[in-house]
Amino acid sequence: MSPTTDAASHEVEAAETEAATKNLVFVAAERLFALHGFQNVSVRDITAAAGVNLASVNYHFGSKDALLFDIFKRRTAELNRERAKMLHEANDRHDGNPPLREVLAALLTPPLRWLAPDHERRISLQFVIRARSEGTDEIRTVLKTDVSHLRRFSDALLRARPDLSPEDVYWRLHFTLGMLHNNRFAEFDRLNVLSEGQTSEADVVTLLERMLDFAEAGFNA
Amino acid sequence: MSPTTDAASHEVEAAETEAATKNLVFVAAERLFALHGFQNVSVRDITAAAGVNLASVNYHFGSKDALLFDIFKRRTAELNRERAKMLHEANDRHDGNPPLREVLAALLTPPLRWLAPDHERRISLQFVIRARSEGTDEIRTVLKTDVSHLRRFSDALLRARPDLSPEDVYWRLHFTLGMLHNNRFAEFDRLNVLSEGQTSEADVVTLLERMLDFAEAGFNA
DNA sequence: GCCAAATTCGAACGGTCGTAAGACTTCCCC
DNA sequence: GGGGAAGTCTTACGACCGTTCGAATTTGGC
Repeated sequence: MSPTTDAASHEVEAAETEAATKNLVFVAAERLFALHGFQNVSVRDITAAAGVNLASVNYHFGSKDALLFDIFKRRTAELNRERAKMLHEANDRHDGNPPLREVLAALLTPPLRWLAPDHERRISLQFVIRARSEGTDEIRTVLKTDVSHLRRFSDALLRARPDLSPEDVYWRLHFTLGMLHNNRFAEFDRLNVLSEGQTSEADVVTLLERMLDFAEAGFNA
Repeated sequence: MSPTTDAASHEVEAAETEAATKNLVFVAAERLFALHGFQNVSVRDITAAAGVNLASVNYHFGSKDALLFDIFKRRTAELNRERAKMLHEANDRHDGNPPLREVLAALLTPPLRWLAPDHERRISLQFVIRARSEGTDEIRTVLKTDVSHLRRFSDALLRARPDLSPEDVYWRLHFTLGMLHNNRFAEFDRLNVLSEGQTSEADVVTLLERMLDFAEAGFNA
């Protein structure tokens, strides 16, 4: 019945499409969670927006909570992968001791890239930021427990500025992430206002450089 | 029936206690909202914790939403009053042109003071931070509309650093507030961990100075 | 073209929610 | 001390929630 059923008849596409319904639910839920928050979006909202049956969420994901956690895990992994890649490249360029600004760039560039108006991950970044603070206890536990990703950055920052104490690095890294995570919807709107209605890629690049200037100076204080 | 009924028989206390039940609801709701979020706390949770009747919320505040907005308005006004007072004093000390660090201190010191472990407004700060991002549409509208308070600070910052463009000041102020608003519960916990279980007043002072160092350097970039 | 597995569907269950209505009690002023 | 306002209480309404179940349908291998 679905308009894409005929195209999905190729069995080789299974790895990508992998249950069209499951993907429709995933995408619709991510969007609605990002726009309105986890508690303000019902399973009925999600399935209605996705154009699928009400029971699909529980059939494919187990529960509403598990769906949220699934989206969060995937998007966080994607984001951290891009960050690790940039950090790795910076390490390669500088014999394992990249300068401060390049470490910070590896941390901030991927999420800022996602923020670009035509980027397909724009809504995903808003979802991740929102899920970080409004998510379930399970998400909060993961955020507190799994700090291995952040440790790579704090190590690199400590190598770039060996005169700083680990406590200094920890807090300044925390401040830098605060600058980033505060970019909620109201701020996206302000980005739009500043650009007179249309946020361009250039604006995002400018914002990234503003953040890098501020954070780099903060670390060098 | 209430244990405080006999003491409340003095009519002169009315200005302070002003309907004991209303106050019990206010305090209990603020605490529960701060700890668990607006959507995760029901009217029944609030009235049970306050030891009052279920209908008290709607009788004294009109609705659950109005209760949240009431708490938010009062606490925000208190916070902004303390900030304005510090900024005013800094103006007096420096003939209307206080140095950058004193302006930033007027912005950050009040909330950091509230963060002290034995401060009676500790839970209020957590409430305000949470309500800012998880609150109702009405709260978000007020945050976007009523920027008069922030404008006083951006003006003072612009006077302290006249070489910066208004856009620079706007974004760097935004970054500074991000550093502050990111102090959610997970970070309070980390504060405790760093202090081996007991956050002292000194830790809060140290944190304030860390933030001031970072933000001041960021503005001077 | 058939059978079993996978998926989708309609419907409903048990629960919790915010809010309101009405009876009842307490308080205060004349 | 009587009466009216203010506050408290019980109760329940109507709506929405996440989840489940069994039937209907589709899919994929032989």
